[in-house]
Amino acid sequence: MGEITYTEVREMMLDVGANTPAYTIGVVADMTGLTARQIRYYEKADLLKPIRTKGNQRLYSQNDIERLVQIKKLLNKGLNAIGIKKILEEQE
DNA sequence: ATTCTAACA
DNA sequence: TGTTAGAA
Repeated sequence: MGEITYTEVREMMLDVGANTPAYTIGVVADMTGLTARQIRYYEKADLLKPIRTKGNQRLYSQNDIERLVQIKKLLNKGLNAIGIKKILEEQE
């Protein structure tokens, strides 16, 4: 009882959780199949809010990646940024 | 080499 | 959405 997993300990010690900012836009583009242009556009549409480094570069977490994949799916179903925003808000 | 913003023959 | 120029 009260057991915590090795993964949880590692996440606490190394700060590598699903919400940890870790990927640059180039990596995210490869992972999601979206273009950097689109990824930046969805941020402006308030669908995503990646943190910025001191050099102003965007850093995305694993959760952000999943969110973007969701967005891509909804886009293929014909929804626009506004409709997607509503759906994403409901899932929070 | 990458990413950022702003802008459009 | 793509692409590009100029800066970081």
